[in-house]
Amino acid sequence: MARQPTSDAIARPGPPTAHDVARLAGVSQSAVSRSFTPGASVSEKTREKVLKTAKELGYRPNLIARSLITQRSNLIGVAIPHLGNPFYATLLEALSEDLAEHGYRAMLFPAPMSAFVDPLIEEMLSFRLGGLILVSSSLSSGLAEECLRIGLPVVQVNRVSSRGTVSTIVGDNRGGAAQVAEFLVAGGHERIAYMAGLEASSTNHDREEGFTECLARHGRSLSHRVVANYSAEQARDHARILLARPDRPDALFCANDHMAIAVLSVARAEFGLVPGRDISIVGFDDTRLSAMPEFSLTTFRQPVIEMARDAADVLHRMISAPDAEATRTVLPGELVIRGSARLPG
Amino acid sequence: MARQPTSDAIARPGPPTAHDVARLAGVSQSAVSRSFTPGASVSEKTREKVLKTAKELGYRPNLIARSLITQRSNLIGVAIPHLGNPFYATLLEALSEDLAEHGYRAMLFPAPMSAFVDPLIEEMLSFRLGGLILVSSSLSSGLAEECLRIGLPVVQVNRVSSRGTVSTIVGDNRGGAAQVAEFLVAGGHERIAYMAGLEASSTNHDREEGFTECLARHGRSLSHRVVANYSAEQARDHARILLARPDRPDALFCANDHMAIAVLSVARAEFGLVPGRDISIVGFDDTRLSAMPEFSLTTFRQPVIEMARDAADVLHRMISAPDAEATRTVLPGELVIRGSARLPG
DNA sequence: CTGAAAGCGCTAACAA
DNA sequence: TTGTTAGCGCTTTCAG
Repeated sequence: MARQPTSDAIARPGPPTAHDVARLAGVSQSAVSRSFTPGASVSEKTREKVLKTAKELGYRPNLIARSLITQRSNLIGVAIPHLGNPFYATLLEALSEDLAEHGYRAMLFPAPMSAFVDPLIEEMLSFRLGGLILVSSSLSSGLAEECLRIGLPVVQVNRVSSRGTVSTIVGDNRGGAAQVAEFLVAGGHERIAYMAGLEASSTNHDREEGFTECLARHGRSLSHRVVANYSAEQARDHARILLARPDRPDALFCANDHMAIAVLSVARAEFGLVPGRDISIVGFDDTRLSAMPEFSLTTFRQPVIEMARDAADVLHRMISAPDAEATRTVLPGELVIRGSARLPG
Repeated sequence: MARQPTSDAIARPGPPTAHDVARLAGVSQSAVSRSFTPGASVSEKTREKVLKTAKELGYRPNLIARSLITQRSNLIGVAIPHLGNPFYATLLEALSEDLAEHGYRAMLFPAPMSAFVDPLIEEMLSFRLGGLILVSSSLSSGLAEECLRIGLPVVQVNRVSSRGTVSTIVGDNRGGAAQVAEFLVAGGHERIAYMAGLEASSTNHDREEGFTECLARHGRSLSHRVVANYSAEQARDHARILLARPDRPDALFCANDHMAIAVLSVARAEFGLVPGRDISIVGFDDTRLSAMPEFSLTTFRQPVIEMARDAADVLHRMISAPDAEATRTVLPGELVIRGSARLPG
């Protein structure tokens, strides 16, 4: 591997630096830097010469060094829960593509869905990231303030926090859940149950509240309520118990599709129930699976793709305009009626 | 940008630096650095003092600056295709967790499954990443050599390349496919078809070869062959055509579960076929979906979790021992017999 | 064990 | 338009 220590271009290990290019091109090192900076002041001749020798040497600007001086990287930390839930898988994919379009890169932080992700963020901060996207998780108010203080833009997706210092993008959890309730009541169901997600989450809170409040407006209330923490496993377990009861619900609204599909599967395979006839099951999200004929899940669609795009856009805006206000976006969704729940009328 | 040359602890923007801590703790900046370096030579007293004031100030070492000098980051670039395929979603999740265990972080690069990912990698290289994990994609030989030259460890998962300069982790594609062929022949099928994935991929190549060679040993050959490029959509389209044929196959081996499930769904929903009775469908991977009663897909299991762990381990080893040889790992799998294919005998 | 000093590769004033 | 000069925040010799 040892290179010949020739006259000028001596062999150091590692990739070539701007200095190497400068020497070989007979210009100053700053000329090299400028040649790689979009709006910089360089003559076309110089830039060409530089770019040419850069290519010869295989030179690429060191982004680490760049962000050390510019005090910000184009790295965006993305905290996202369990990718086994297709909603998150889709969101992450869209997110990383949208970020890439703005010139950012996603740094992945697998995060539990639970309330706070402070320890994670602590680590993120050491990277001097350009921004943070928190999917279904929140910062403690302390950390949120620290982010604000050091000027680190944060956007939360699919979760709202009480503090107003971070931007949020959410679906219409409350309204969507109300539409589901409306639909279920109109369908003439007798015993309407709710399967909760993570109780500490704002999504669950809003969906449950929207659901039960609408029920209440019809003079109805929940026949059963179980908590499955957005986990498919727990959803299955609860389904086995719930469906075995003599007074089992004839309608079950699950706080997300991931659980709804697990429940639906158990209902059919283990209890011989026909969804949409013997029992109505409704989810929330409208993931890829839900549309398959095997599940044909009635659900409230969240516009994942738009949520991702909005998140990337908002973050980009915050990064570009450092003292912009935090924004709150609520994206509308729609009730998608399929076969898993009895129709009204 | 000009800062106020105030007395001592002036208010600068941005996070505190090692200097700030040093001044406040009454030690040198190097002492601060050492206090944060695991095996460094500092007295317990100094370290304590430093750590204490560091906490007060909310100081965290700047990893960007660190990796500028150490010439390597703990960032691992992960190129991975479509997360809509649960196999990849699971792999990515496991991967990022395993990497985290070694102290690395995953930088996400959404990559097409197609043969080469050179342009992507080009960009990765500017980040001076610590290593690269390529899932289902390859480097051109030119780039592979450049990585080798600059000492960047690369491991490919679920794909092998002709060049021996990068480490690879794959499942037993050939052997697995042969087992499927064996199983299908024993099941007494008349017209056995193959749905190919991406033709340029080594996985497809190996699976197809293993499958047809085993068939040949039994004096059999493919009745049909279609190419769906590992895409669920294309799989559906092909299924519609294939199943409408008068000489439609009575057995179809799909190069992965993602396609197999799409086919199965079409067969049942649109052609009224009962998988396992009217037609046998077999996949490859054994994703989470395949085990659901709705699909009950017979398939060859690839040990995703182990693949991820191995990839992280191998990469870690390569990073720690810079001149280690590239390794090739073939992980065994197993035929998982469920209901979607007729049983022998 | 500790501090001073020299950079890592780059950008950003500042002069020329 | 250019080159020169300082650093960005840190690690790492090198003296002491």
